[in-house]
Amino acid sequence: MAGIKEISKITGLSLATVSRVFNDSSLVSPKTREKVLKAAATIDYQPNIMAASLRSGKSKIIGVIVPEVNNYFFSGIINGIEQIVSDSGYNIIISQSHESQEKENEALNSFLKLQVDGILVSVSKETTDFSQIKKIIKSNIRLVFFDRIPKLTDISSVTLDDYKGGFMATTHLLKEKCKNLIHIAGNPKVSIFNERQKGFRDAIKNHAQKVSHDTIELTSNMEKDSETLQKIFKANPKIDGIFAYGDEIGLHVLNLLKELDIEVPAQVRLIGFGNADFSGLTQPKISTIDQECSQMGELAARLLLKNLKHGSTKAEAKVLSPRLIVRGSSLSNVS
Amino acid sequence: MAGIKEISKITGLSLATVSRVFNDSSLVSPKTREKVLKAAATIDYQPNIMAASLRSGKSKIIGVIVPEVNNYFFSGIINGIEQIVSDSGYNIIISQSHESQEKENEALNSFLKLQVDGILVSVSKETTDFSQIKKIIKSNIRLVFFDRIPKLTDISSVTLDDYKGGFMATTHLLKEKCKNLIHIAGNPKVSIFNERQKGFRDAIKNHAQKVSHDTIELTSNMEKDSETLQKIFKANPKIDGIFAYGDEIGLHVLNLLKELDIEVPAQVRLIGFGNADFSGLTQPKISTIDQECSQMGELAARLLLKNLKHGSTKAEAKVLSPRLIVRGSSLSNVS
DNA sequence: AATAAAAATGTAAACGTTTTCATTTTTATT
DNA sequence: AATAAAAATGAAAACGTTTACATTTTTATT
Repeated sequence: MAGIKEISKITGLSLATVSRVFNDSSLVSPKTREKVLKAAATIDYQPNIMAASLRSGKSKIIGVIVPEVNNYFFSGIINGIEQIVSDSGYNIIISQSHESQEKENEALNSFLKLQVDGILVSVSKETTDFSQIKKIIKSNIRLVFFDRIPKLTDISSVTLDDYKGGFMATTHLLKEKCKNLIHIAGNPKVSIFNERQKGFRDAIKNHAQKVSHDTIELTSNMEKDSETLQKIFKANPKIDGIFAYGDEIGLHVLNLLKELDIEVPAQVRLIGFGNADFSGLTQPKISTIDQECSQMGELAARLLLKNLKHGSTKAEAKVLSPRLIVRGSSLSNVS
Repeated sequence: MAGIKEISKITGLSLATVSRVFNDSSLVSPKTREKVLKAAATIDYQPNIMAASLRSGKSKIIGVIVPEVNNYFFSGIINGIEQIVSDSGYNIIISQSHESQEKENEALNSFLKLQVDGILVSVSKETTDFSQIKKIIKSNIRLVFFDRIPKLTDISSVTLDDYKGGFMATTHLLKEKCKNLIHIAGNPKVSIFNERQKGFRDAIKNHAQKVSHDTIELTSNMEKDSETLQKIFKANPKIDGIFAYGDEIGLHVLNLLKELDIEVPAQVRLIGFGNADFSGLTQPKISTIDQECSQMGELAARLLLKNLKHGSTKAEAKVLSPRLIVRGSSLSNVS
């Protein structure tokens, strides 16, 4: 009852003009505009997006898919997206994939049913089948990827230069006089983790002096990992530098080293990746690579909005630079 | 073009029967049902929620408002909600209030425009004006509050017994032979924090022996807080137990105490509140009160779905019990 | 086999907007 | 003042479903 019809009745204007007040605007005289807005206020009018969307084919909804919402990085991205999108009249709806291909596809399906205009997605670690995504690309729904992108051509994306991040982290350890490095690697099937690992290797190759290095994977099972680390340190007691592919695993390692009575940073320098919220709260604080998550979200949102506005499908790939954050865990000459 | 009409054409059935296949079901024969589903599959049919919602008045969308998504507690709640809602055919859309009344109202407005069927909300710390919320309650949109609830009568809610939690935490410290307690309190205008404080006081009152106690507020400004703590410890060097109203501030205190060379738990026992993800990763690990966030989300979602299904507006308030988690930071006889 | 009851299907209007095209009103030009 | 051009408004169809009501088909009962 509190629709455009009601306003039309009150003001004596046609549905068309009333509707125009809430849209085009340019075609309606200031006087009538005011009249309509006043009437709208009195009946507390809320436009029905469903109806508008049905008719116009534009839902003004943007879907966002992240692996996990409870994560410093992704929630930072979401905040960035919100910031840009909020004053453009779009609504955003957030879904989590929980790193599952199935849930990711479910979310995409939901988005289709909801007739979203655009989608922002960071693909799950598990995703290997991109058929669903390809289908969407072919449709007239705009799609922009961020951080974790699929191996497809002609896609719009905003990513971090993970290779550079890995390179920077490793170079920092080398500067701190580490001679025996290990890298705790993430699943190499996930491109960002693979890039970090490449950065690690190349930084060592690039280094003037010879340094030993190794790459291992931990499981996040405390007991097993503790054993693994112990073995490695026994096999090579000289290890003095660790680059962990993420801050979570970095904290994990920090705790394991404490259990093994190995001092950080005195004996071993440690650096993580991601600048998670807790990384500045540990003892010692964990050095890390910042990903400028908010900026990534903003860029992705801007890219999508641009595509939405111009109706273009032009693929555009932006790459952000990481930033080294030096804290206690990686300093050789710490007080 | 890939709508119900298309299916109707392919199968030769009427729009009504086709529509019924995707809804009522009971009124359609197995044969035709199969025929329709097969046709739907061939054209990759996705029902248009907008159209359905417009006609039926049910959007099958549930709006969720939390203060912050990057928070162990609230993201746990969201997961709980997702779990329950996912297989009921509802879509959920998440908004953050960022602890701002304005953003909260914006989110509520968005929800109205989107014609959500129901809303789950944990009100922001700043919210004092409930007029918007009252308006929604009067509408036919179902509303269920969780954790942070407004001071209104006849509302459905799921909360934690924060009083009990405060009581438990304090009693635990007393059992660990603390004689001089302080409580680091949250803003008492927020009822949950106030309840925790009441629990603190009553636990001390209830205790057989006399114990000194005090309540202070920190600012999260490291330098200022460090000064405040130092002053307090100077004024009363006997302080041996601290109950922090949250784990974040608890970790903050833990770090400050380390700076002041006050050993935890040897000299001071510390307990937090919330069972944040990092609370089990610090050194020492922080004892805390668990809030069963996933369960809270599940209950809130169930309550909402029940109201949605039965069309009832019956207010129902559920109160969950907290759970004490004892870790290193609060044990007097730790090895 | 005739009839009643139940089950399945069909018809057509409705949901609240947007938008094309047509019409009216205003403004500018001569 | 007459006309053309521009600006503002209006009429009505359309978007893709759902659903009340009507109709047809099937099943059960006698």
